[in-house]
Amino acid sequence: MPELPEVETTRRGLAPSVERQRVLRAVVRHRGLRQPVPRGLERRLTGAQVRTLSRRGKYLLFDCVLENGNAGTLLVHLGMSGRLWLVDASTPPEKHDHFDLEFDNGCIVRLRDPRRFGLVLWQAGDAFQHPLLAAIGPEPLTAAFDGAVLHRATRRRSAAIKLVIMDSHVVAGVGNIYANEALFSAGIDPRTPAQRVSRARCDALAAAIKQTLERAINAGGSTLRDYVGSDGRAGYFQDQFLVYGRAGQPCTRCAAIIRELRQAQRATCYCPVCQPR
DNA sequence: CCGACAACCTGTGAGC
DNA sequence: TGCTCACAGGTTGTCG
Repeated sequence: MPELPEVETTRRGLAPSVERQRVLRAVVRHRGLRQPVPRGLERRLTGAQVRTLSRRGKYLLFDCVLENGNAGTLLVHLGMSGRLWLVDASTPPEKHDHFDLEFDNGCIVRLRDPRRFGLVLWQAGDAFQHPLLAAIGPEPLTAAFDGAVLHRATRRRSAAIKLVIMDSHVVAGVGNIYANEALFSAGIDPRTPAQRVSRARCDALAAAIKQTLERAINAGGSTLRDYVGSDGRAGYFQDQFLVYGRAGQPCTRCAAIIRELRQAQRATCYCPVCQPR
């Protein structure tokens, strides 16, 4: 489900209800996520105060001060099918509701994740010490990512450019949908070997990644199947997809028929005219 | 170092 | 209606 814009939409929706609030209790109903939910997490979080809710790539970071005064971070990743949203105490948990964070203001943050590719982890002290965060590439919406950075990161990569921009070590948070959309906007064939993308085209691609992600965030993310934001509302960026899921339909720019192929077992959609080899 | 591929898991929709 | 198969927003680990 969630790529960076959906995670950011979730963060913005949750932040006002959790920042500076105290955790009454945490409930784990299923520890079997991509990695096991740490033993003792419930006890550790009881009485903790959330200072801020931030985001790194597709990770949500609940920056906490524990009851014993120690600082640490609750890391939540939504995987493919995860969703984090606000419920009240009268909402009974359903089959795939694996984790709750209950606050003293009556709000409950609930994680639902049918496929269980998500993560709920704890990192004491500095969150960025966590190996999953330490190795992650630059944030695409900051000055840490631009055409020069992308150009440098792609020089020794013979793999297709689409696969390389989806590599979280190169740039954080670009998933399948937005990789497809950004390559279309930049006019680059997704199969192009990354090292053959020129500096000028890396500039265009980095700009397209930023613009695509920003526009999706402004639209509240994309709603596919059942994704909804933290307030239960659907995003609407899916109505603005230019290539993703549009195979067989005419290109919005040139009316050529959008094509689909597979790269690393993922669907790639592109316009053969706007994204020439 | 790099790339290809399987693996983790459930739900859904298409086709028969 | 019901079965089987392919596929879905992500990431990691293994192997060559």
